[in-house]
Amino acid sequence: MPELPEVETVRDGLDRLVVGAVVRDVEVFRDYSVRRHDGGPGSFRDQLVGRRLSAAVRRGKFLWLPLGSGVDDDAPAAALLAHLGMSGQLLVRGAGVAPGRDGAAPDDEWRHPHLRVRLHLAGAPSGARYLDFVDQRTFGHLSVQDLVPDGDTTAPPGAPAGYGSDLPVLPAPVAHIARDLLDPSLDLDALVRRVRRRRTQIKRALLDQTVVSGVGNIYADEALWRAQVHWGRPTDRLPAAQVRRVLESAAAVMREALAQGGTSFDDLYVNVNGQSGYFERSLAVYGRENEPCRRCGTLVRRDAFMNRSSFSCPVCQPRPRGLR
DNA sequence: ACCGGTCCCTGTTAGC
DNA sequence: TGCTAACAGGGACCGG
Repeated sequence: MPELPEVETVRDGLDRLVVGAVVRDVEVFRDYSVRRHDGGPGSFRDQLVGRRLSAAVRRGKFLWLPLGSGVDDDAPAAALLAHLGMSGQLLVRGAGVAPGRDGAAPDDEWRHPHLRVRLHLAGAPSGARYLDFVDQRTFGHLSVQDLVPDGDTTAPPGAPAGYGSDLPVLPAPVAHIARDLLDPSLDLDALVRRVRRRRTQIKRALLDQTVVSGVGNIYADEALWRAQVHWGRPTDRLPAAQVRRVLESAAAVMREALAQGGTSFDDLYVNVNGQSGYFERSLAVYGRENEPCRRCGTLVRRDAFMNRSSFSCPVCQPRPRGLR
């Protein structure tokens, strides 16, 4: 499932392989994959054709490609916005990197069964010809969005709105998304205070993208295990040092995952080259119900939480009073 | 303004 | 074997 490290891996690949290319055509194979776009798929195509993909920027799990005119270098006023949801991939074809059926040798013409949108490119330095949006479970989506000023008041004035950009502007639907834990402009002290002002459980706060972005269910569980904090601890009664430890643990585990190219369980996630990440083998608790805790050997426990699963060590992460 | 619950979507797997 | 139900889960949205 793409969380921050996986999306950053994709952003980096797009930066190297497709930035500089001009969009020549757009094919939308499934309308539902173009969402929250004014005017629908037809307008989506019209707003992309002839535009230059001028950068690759990320905040949390959102990714966008600011659109240049294709003629001059005026500051972009719009961007192609992508969210990968839980199974989205952006695959570059034509640069000899994206694999064919069943992971076979690179095949520039192959259409993945879950291909939802294809951008036809020209002029990419890498030789990329297509940018394919592939998404099995269709929680991911693409749109073209206006770029608006960043409303974040805790960052220095003029700070870049996302990783990979120099500009303090971002797509309108991302304006309410908080900075992520690997953002150099993040104010960690302000974030610790913000979390402690909430009246909720620590894991809910970690997963709330308007508080801090980029953390999903997997890295939330890993961070809480590292910090030895139970997911159900109330934020307003958690000491600042513990909140800080949770956040620093999340940043550390995501940095390590990024260094390994992201996490993959079942090839739903692949990077822009179509290769899986290798971080799964490093997970301490996520998906390890009834397996020994890597710290103390106690069997890892799974709880239903927010309509999903939470994995924790019953000994290293003692539950708060009043929670079953 | 904040908070928690529900729904969107599809392929795989577990269970009867 | 064939069907159904559960499951994976980020974020928009809505009601309190």
